[in-house]
Amino acid sequence: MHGDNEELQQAVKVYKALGEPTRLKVARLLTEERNLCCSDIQSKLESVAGSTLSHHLKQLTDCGLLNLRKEGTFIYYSVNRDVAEKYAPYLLN
Amino acid sequence: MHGDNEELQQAVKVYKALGEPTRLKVARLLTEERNLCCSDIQSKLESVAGSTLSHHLKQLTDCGLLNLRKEGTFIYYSVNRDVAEKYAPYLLN
DNA sequence: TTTATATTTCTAGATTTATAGAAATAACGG
DNA sequence: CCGTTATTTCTATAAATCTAGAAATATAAA
Repeated sequence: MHGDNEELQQAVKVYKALGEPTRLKVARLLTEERNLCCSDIQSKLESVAGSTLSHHLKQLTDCGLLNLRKEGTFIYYSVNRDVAEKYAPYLLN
Repeated sequence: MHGDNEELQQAVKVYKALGEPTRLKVARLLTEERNLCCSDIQSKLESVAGSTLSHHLKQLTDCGLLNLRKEGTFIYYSVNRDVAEKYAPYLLN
């Protein structure tokens, strides 16, 4: 089946995204508090460069785990609950 | 909290283990069919060296996702349902 | 004991990933 | 327009990961 394979590929992406400490922390942060922007997140973590965080957020967004909303120069992130529910409801606890 | 941090570390390990196509396939295989041994699994995948599969199985076992049972020279693997349920119930669908 | 089979460990090469500084882009306020 | 702030892209480097062949280990069977 085609759909099954695509789903498997998304699952791999989601789990790969979550299989890194900083990204998992970011995902957890965003389940507790919605609509944080990049610099909010950065200030809640210890010593992560903005460019590094940007890459992590891109990975979390590309796999569908995070939604973003642009507002001026800010980008607010929040967890896509459907995707989290499907692959890793652990995040929502 | 100490326990929370350990749990987070296990979560990272589990997701890292699942964030690779071959390992995710192995995990899915083992939810459908319990008690497959290394060579059974190898024959159900296309072209994976035994040594490679061994490393993948080690990762899946180390994070707690797989249980193993030795029987002679064979090692039978099965999914640890508690761990799967906690972090990635998607596997059990 | 010898042989065969199942699996792991060792080793090494190729690829991917994480990281951050610097430069670039985008949008706001004065 | 200019300066400031938020974020991304570019670039490079160091570290981790995937892969598989070869050798080693373990168990069973002849």
